[in-house]
Amino acid sequence: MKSQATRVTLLHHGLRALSLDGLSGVTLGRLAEAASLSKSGLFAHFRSKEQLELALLDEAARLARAHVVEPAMQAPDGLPRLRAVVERWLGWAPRAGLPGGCPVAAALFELDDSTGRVREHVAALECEWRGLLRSLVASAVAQGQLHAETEVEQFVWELCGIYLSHHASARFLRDPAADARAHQAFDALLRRAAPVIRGLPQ
Amino acid sequence: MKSQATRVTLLHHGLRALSLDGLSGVTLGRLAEAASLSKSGLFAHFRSKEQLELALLDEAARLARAHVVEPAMQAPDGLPRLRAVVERWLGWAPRAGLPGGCPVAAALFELDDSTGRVREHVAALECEWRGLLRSLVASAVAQGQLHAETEVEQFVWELCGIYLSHHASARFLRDPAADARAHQAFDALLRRAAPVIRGLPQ
DNA sequence: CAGTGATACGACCGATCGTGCTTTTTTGCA
DNA sequence: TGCAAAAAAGCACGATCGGTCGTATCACTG
Repeated sequence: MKSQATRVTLLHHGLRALSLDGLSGVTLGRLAEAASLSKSGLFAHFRSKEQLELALLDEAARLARAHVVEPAMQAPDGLPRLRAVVERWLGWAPRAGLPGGCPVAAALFELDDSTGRVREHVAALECEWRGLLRSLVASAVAQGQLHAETEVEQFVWELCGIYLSHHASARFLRDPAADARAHQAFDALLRRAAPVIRGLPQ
Repeated sequence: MKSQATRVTLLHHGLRALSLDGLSGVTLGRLAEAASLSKSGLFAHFRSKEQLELALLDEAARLARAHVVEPAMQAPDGLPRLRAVVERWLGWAPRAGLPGGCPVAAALFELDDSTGRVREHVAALECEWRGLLRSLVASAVAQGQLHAETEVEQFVWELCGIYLSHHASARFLRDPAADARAHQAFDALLRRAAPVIRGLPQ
């Protein structure tokens, strides 16, 4: 099973390139060179550029699950778990060993007007991720840690905005305050959804 | 001044490509063909790919000013003007005749790990834009339409998150509720910064 | 009307793109 | 240890990339 090891190497270097340069930056020639392989040797593993891209996206998702979701799942269900996921979600890519940004976030803006399997795959990953966030928020609502009228979908939508703004300000603008801004925004979002105390409206 | 007309044509087609496929999607060959020009004829206008990209970014900024800022400036200074700008900012690209998304937003995620003049130019445009937003928010604060302790920078940061989330959900996910979500998020942001009534704290 | 500089052309450069083939090397097992 | 199968290399393809060349044509000015 030497093949498996090579595949791992390819995915590793491919993910680095994907993180740094986006999907259009992943090139068979460069990836082959980075992995010390010939282009045709690479082709033995992925029958096409498209299949390589799909595999890289899956690998990115796997990394995210391992570095964001799974460790956060040890927090108690409900609000603590939501907080834990958000905490690890923001800026997860560098912490997962990637030299660049979140490949999926970049793909959202790179493929917004494209068509084909790759776009659909990114869409599926994104929907799956938002579904996870929805379930976390819904749990916090169910446990009374967020108030019952919380609009879960809207909450998740705004949370994604915080993530994207954090990505832009941390990675592109290199604002050292990015983390603090994101936390402050998330806290405000939580406060809006805080359970009602003593029946105080709004 | 035939040259000027050709340049306008080039910028027009280039901006279409930029909006659809991002910076890496703008290609000298394709642009020349779209503008019914030879590659070398194109080179008479832009001495390099980089200069073309810079010119395209400037043109995008010009378009944004014309379609977003200038018309909104007719609204009264302060909160109404801020609202007018945000109203026209969200989804401005299609309304400005672009077939794709906002080129600057896409560039934020495409160039986050790059270097060079193009990246710096995008950064300058983005900083300029955020400066405009800051001044709008500050005006609303100065007029007492937002409360005095409003953290202007944080406000703008979260507003950018709303814009990015709107871009992702409207353009990539094609969620028809994107506009409504963005408006709801913006309203919540405004409510958080609403002037204090009757000395009610928080 | 002549002349000059801007504008655009077609051909072409080396490099690289994604993708096929065929051959060689390596691997894992009988 | 020998051998089939798998893995990688080698080579080549058509297309396209950004870019340069010399040349022709156009518009404007004197």
